Amino acid sequence: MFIGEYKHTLDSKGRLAVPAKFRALLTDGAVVTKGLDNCLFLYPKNEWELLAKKLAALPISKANTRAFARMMLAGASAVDFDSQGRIVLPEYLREFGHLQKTAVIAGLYDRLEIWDEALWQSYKNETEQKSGDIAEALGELEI
Amino acid sequence: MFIGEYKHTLDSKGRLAVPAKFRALLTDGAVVTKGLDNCLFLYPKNEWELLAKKLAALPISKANTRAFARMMLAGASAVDFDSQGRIVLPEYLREFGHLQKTAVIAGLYDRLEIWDEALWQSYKNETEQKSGDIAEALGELEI
DNA sequence: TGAAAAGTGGGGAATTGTGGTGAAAATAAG
DNA sequence: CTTATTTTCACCACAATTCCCCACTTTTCA
Repeated sequence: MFIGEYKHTLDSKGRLAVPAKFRALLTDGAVVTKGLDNCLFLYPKNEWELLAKKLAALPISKANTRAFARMMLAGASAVDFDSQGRIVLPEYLREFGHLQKTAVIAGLYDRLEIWDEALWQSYKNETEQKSGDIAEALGELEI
Repeated sequence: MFIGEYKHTLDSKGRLAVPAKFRALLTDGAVVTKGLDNCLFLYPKNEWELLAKKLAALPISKANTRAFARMMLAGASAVDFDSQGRIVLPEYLREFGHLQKTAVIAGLYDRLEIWDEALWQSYKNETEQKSGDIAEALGELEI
């Protein structure tokens, strides 16, 4: 499972090294998608397949499920590793994530998240401030 | 399966390069037709066969399913690839899609969608606005 | 402290995307 | 029916991008 937080640089070609610890879990391929809060999600391919099937099965007749499927599927990208363990993030995903030079790669159990470092910092500050409130909200989840 | 977003140019003869990643899935032929929201749908031939059967089976009694089936069936056109991996979009489909110089080709699992770039942008802006509800939508899918 | 592994950068070959030209086919005109 | 004109298609050539490999630096771990 994916755990931990790593700081890596995005080079001029849009390449990003995936932390070596994670690579073993991604040998069957990986898919990057638009995530929440302006970060990117990276799933192992088989995990992604499950999600994609659900998306593809949504009724094409309804405007908002159609829109949703478009954002998630067209917003995704299958990524390959080069011999150095790097992936290439397509231009439209770098834009979506506001990614500059430095990125943070965070392990979230079944997926990785890719953040621009600045956004990650401010997000952390914000939420650590509020963590008291958040804890209460978690009460609803019976945790 | 088709995923991702690609920006390609439509030349003066109505030719459009299909992203190389997708060509392997279309070696048995492809069919383009009128899609929803002013884009074109491109299906692998076998997928198209399935869809066409379903369309033909729609209740002929209902005015709007009839109209929908007519649009997709009558609007369809088989396309071939030239040696550079391009297809020719017939004039009536280019017109239907309001296609100008630049087109976006989006992968939606079992089909490709072909959009005029400007329309794609405004569609995305529109829906990404709303998809702050994206999280809730995820909930509905139990993801 | 030394060796191995991980991360970063860059150069060059191969692939992909784009534009164009000329032959063949289809259509229209004489 | 022949000829002229337009359209379509196959092929060629260039430009841009991507990918693959090599080299260097930094970090990790014994």
